[in-house]
Amino acid sequence: MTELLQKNIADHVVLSTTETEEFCNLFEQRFIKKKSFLLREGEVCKFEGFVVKGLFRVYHIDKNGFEQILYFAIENWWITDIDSFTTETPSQLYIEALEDSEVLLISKKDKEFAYSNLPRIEKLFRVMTQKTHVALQRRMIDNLSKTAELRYIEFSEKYPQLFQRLSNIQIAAYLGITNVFLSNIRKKIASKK
Amino acid sequence: MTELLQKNIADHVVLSTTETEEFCNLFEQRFIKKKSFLLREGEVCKFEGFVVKGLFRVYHIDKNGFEQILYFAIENWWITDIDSFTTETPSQLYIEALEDSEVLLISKKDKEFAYSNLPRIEKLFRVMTQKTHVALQRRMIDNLSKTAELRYIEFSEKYPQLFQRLSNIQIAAYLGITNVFLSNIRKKIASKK
DNA sequence: GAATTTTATTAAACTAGTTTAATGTATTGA
DNA sequence: TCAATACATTAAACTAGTTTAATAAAATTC
Repeated sequence: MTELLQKNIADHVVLSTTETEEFCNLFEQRFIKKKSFLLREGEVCKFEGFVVKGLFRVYHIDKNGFEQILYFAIENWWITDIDSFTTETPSQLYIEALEDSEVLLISKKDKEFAYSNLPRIEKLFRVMTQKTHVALQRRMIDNLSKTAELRYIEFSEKYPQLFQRLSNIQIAAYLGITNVFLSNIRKKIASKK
Repeated sequence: MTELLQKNIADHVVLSTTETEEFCNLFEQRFIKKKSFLLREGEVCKFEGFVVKGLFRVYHIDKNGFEQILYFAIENWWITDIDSFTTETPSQLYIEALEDSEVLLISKKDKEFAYSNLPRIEKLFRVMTQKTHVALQRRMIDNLSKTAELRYIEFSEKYPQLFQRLSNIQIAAYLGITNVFLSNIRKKIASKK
């Protein structure tokens, strides 16, 4: 049940078999149906999750009702609202399954337990947070410096697997443009070939 | 010399006096003149820094020669290229002093030493990275959902101290707009009052 | 399998932000 | 202290991206 999680951990830090097992035992398996929510705005995020199967989107709805997608998570990715989870304040985000999905969840209490009793777990999450942060910095620069057309092309090349599972509406919300404009971009690209 | 650093650490984690001292002793004091660089594109970032005095900007130059500012750092803020520092690969960023500045630097080797010998330092950097990441997530959402005018106003309200030390060119590069357009925004705001 | 909802496309008018270039004013530096 | 450089503003033509609305196709649901 936790094979994929174990492999994911091993990609970040070196843990003994016992440590890995003890940590993985803290997770609870959950099945989430397409269009169901793991988290809604206003709720405190009480978990950190690892996607075993399926696809999620983490997004915000602004005061004009537009959705901005912070990130997607497919198999082998982690999901949480790190802000709400760490500060125990109401979330401003939604986490929604875009496909029938399976996740492994760890509670705040069990994660604290791990931090105290399994010292290398602290390193695991430091390293993971660093990597996520680096990725977001790159995306920030891209959003500041590149046109939507280029961002679309690069997104399709960087995450081909994810790309073909997403509707254009979702991709547009991630790129920060309207789906109408994305349609224009797609037409333009198609006509070039 | 390290009073401000000690206070900053205490704001994030609980350390004993000895731990704090031992950690702070790993830092080296450096004075950086205005317009000098702590890091340039292509160099490997060999330090993590804490600003005691002055002002820095961390930015990227895209292939059209435009600068995107990732963040500013004044007194009591940390600076590094976390990507280059952790992976030991050439940086894509510049770190430049915008005022005569004083920083405390810790080398990669000494930071690794601290991680191994002062276990709570691992927590310190996990917590700090999390906070930085949350701030960047918020900025990402703002950039996707808000107009430049609103971002400008909110920036001035959120960081008034920093704001008045920056030229409009720097602010525009941070907001992701041209300084010409920023000038229009300023005119529009002024006429409203 | 018919009805409903969601998705993608197109068009046309619009707006936020860019580009280039000129001008005046502050700052900086030798 | 004077020349050079950096900064802020304005104008005008332009372009990237939005808005609204209509239509067709695809997917979902009962």
